[in-house]
Amino acid sequence: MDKQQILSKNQQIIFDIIEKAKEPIKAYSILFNVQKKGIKAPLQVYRALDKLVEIGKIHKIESRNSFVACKNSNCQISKATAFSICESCEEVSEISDNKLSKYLESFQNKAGMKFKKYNLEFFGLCKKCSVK
Amino acid sequence: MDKQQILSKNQQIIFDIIEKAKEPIKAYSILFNVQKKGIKAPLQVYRALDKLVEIGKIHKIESRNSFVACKNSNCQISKATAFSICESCEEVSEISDNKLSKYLESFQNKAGMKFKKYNLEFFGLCKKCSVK
DNA sequence: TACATAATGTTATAATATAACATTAATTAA
DNA sequence: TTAATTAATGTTATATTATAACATTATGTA
Repeated sequence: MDKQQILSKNQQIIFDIIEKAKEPIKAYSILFNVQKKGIKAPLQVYRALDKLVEIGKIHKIESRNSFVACKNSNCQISKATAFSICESCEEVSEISDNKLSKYLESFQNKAGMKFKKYNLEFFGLCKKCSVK
Repeated sequence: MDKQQILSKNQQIIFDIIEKAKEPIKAYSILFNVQKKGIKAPLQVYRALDKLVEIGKIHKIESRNSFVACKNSNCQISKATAFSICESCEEVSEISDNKLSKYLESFQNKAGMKFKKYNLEFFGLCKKCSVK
């Protein structure tokens, strides 16, 4: 059983938006969505985002500057993330492939660097878009 | 033998800066560096960067919004990039590991998406920083 | 309680990136 | 070798993404 993180007010509001979005969402789009709830400033959003990323509830899609909820049901693997990104429709999905993560977690490079974390982004065309 | 790309004036100027830098360099830092050479506007830099990324002469470190010259001597694998990033000193190096790239190139996810490209960023402490 | 740590609120501003339009250079096809 | 096409450049303005700095309030812990 993993430690259930209790979110603060702003963190919860912002997490809910991201989770409902079902697609990557950008910080300023989140800001727009939460203005009716009293969150007015970018920094309030970014602070919540930072925390949510830190505890693994959401991930940042670096190549898109956008955020998605973690789909690996409750697991805290914010340290090992992999995504597939459709370059046509921009659909993003989190990859959870045990072999892949094992392989990458154990990867050691020649410089002897010890890794704590990785992020992998695959690009291509999703099924729908590759038919078009 | 791979096709030798001839760079335009701006592309060459900007590529030279990045190659000399030996560490990731940001777009506006490049801009500052090339102002004496007549390149005055961000867009001039970004356009050259886009092209250089496209032809694989440089890569973008997405998590850092910075750019490095490709170290895989002349090869055009801008489609398959992997880096190790030290979270302390921010040293970045390009990983060229045949096994790793073969593994990732052949990776197929469950949704049957066909990948054309990937980018992998490992994070940790480099040798120097892990001693401190 | 009191001390420490985390979260919030707010204003201003920094850093990163692109839109839109005009012009010039290089390539290619007739 | 000209005309047509495509690639690159120049320029101004502006959009987008992200953080600094400082004051305050809430929460957790000794």
